[in-house]
Amino acid sequence: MSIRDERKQQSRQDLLDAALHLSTSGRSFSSISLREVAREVGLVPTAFYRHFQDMDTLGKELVDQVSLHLKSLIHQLGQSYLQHGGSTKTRTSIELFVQAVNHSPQQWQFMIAERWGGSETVRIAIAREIEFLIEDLAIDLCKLETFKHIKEAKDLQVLSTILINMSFTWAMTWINLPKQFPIDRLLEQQNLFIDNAATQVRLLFRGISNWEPQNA
Amino acid sequence: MSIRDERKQQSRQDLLDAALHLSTSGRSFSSISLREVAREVGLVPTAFYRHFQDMDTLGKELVDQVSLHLKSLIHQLGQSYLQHGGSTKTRTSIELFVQAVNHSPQQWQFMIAERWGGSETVRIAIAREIEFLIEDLAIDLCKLETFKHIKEAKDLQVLSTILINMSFTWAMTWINLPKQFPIDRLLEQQNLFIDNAATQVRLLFRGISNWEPQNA
DNA sequence: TCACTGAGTCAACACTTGTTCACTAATTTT
DNA sequence: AAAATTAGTGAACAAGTGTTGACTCAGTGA
Repeated sequence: MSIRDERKQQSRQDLLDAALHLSTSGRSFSSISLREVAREVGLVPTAFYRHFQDMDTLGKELVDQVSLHLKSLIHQLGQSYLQHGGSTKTRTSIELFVQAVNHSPQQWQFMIAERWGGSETVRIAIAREIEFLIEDLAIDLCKLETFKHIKEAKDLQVLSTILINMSFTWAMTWINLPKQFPIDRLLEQQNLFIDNAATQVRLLFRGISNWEPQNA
Repeated sequence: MSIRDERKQQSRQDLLDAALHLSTSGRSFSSISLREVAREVGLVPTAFYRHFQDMDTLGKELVDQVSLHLKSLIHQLGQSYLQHGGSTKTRTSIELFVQAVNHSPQQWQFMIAERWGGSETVRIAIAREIEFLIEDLAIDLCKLETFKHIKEAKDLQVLSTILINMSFTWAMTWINLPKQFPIDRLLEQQNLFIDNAATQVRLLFRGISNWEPQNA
């Protein structure tokens, strides 16, 4: 790649990063302006147009990047679960999950907040990506011993849907804990939350193991 | 109440309604302006200040009203379930739920979208109200036969949390169906969704009935 | 009846926004 | 070495924003 293309790619990525950063600092994507994003990376507003047609186009691209990141993260999570032969304690799994959230909080926050956010383009793009995420997870779940007795692919799809949706709520709740409690009560509250989430998973998996296929 | 106070109350409510309407027409609360809200009800921008200090104050008030509405709606839902002696089919329950969502889609949409939205004031207010919602539902659940064997109040709280969070996702998915599918495929997709949600509930309740209290 | 309160109006302000156009100057291509 | 390409600049635009202050005049209370 030529020097010029390299620099262009850099600026382009800077713009995407700035947009992600701005829309996860207590504001929403639809309320940040083209000029703000350009200013954040030290560019003049007009330079923005050399990279994206408008903010919606930038948003669509951002969704793609974030989705790719989260997809690999979730897959990785499933692998490390599989690696321990599915004998992993429920609490440990949740701890692994919040660790993954801690690793890239902005990506989670963007995906979840903008799922029902103010930009239609972004909403549609996210809906699409979440469907893929659910499909991917369903495929991963297939390989687990725990779910071998489930024959209908549809039932696995349902389970995958629940897990994705619940994990989104968990991620957001987790990310908001530091903003909700003072530092001296944070650790206590974080432990409380992990217990809570673990109970939710246990409840769900107890339903799975007593599952009989087909319902009228 | 005097004629003057009555008219003031009317304008005030009009502003709240306009804000709710605008922030559920494909945009978000944080991206609508004070002037837009005033314009929508046929008032000059400066008149806004006779009723609210700023948009955040309006937002906080809106959360209060919407929460009150949803609270009674959810309670009503629980009552009609209790009335049928808990023998109601799962699918019927979901149908009752989507009916409730259809009754006031904007209130659901506002609450759910702005939960992780761009206004911190609104976010905090909603978080508070959701906690109350969860508590209230937990109290209602206590009275149901199905959960009589659960001793720990904490476990009921967890179940209530799951139900509220899942129902929020259902509501939003349901509301978005008409925008996602053409009219001739809508009914089919709606039925598919209800089946899906019903399966989720069955899965959850199968977990409940096989629940043993206390976990290390 | 009459002074007074206060919801709504009007004009003006300083500022931010998206988008245009002609430009510079460094890199590529010929 | 000359010509062509193209990120990034700078000035200017029409339009929208929140907020101010002084105003009107219908409804209120003495």
